[in-house]
Amino acid sequence: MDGRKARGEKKRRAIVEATLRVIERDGVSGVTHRSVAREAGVPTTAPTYYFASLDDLLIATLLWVAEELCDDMLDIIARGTAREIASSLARAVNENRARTLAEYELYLLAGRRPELKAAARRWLDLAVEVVRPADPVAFRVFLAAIDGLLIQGLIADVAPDEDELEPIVSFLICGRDDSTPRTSEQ
Amino acid sequence: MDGRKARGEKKRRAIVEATLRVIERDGVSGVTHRSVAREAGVPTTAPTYYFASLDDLLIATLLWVAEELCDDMLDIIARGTAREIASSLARAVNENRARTLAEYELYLLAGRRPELKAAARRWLDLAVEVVRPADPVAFRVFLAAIDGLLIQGLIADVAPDEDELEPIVSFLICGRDDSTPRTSEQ
DNA sequence: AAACTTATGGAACAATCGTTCAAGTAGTTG
DNA sequence: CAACTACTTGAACGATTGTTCCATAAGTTT
Repeated sequence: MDGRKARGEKKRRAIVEATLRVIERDGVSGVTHRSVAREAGVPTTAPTYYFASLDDLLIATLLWVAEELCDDMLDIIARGTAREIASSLARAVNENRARTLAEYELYLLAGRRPELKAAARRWLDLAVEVVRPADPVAFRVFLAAIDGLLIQGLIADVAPDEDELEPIVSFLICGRDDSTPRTSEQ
Repeated sequence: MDGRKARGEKKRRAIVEATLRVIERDGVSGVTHRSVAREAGVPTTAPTYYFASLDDLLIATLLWVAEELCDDMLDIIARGTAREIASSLARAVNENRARTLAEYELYLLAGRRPELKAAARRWLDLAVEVVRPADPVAFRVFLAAIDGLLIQGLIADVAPDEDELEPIVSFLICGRDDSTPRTSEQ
């Protein structure tokens, strides 16, 4: 094994992580070779060495973020109680506000690059696969509402907290008569 | 009245409309004084004359889009049947895809400028005011789901059509037991 | 018509951009 | 140690950027 390549891969990932921090702070429009290099503490030409173009760097960042998003979302959606889901959503629009904003900016990036769509909506596909919803329509509403609550939480005057979101999530999970199970098993 | 100012206002609006077209075509990142001027058919310095900065131009565009969005959304939400709402959503992610994408990019802009939040979520506030929902939680889910369906429709492999969205909208309006009225009047 | 205000638009500035290049270091393999 | 490969890095290029400046045209008021 080549120790040089190992360090190279580490640096490559460091550059991607720095890119995400730049997006969190200044938005996608703030991403330049130089701003990323400065954030990562590497010379200006390092991003160009590891990525063919600025576009490739953004794409790599989106793919990485999408992967992390899947991990976070899935065990929450599949196994969480209403309160846990509400708490997680509240954190996304408060403590992790910058991160959530960055995720949606990258999300929209996929709207203009067909080849990125699959990565951007992977957590949606995975959610369906994991939960195996008894009522596909209700579950689709559930997933859509999560995106809507998050994006609306980002432009709220004061972002909603756990207590405000809990009844909404409850409604989504149980429906208004509590009669329909969310998954087909159990 | 000053005919010069009248023509000035007209030109100002033409520049804003050109900006929106640029965003639809190339995204917010494609907006520069020169690209907007070219699109509007005015000299390079015209946008600078009418707007203090590029930022101000984007803000003016967001405010204008937000206003139009209110008109479109409201009579659909307040008075439309499930099929009509589904049809409208389908149009937003198909024929009007570019426009919808532009709207969400501007939407996220508001996420980074507190002073723009009110404009970006104005249609949400208006919707609540117009519909006067009997069940506020259910209505909030309804509004969140609209945003979620649209944004997810933008990154779908093939955007959903009216027939695909109709049962989902139906579910949102009526609930799964059709027993809860959407508005308190009637 | 003179004085004044507003709109117009080309030229040009410094700054920043993405990217290329070439010279150099360091680690690996023969 | 020699040959090779991978990484490092500063300098620099041309292009584009936001914005300023200024001379001029057009419209309004006196």
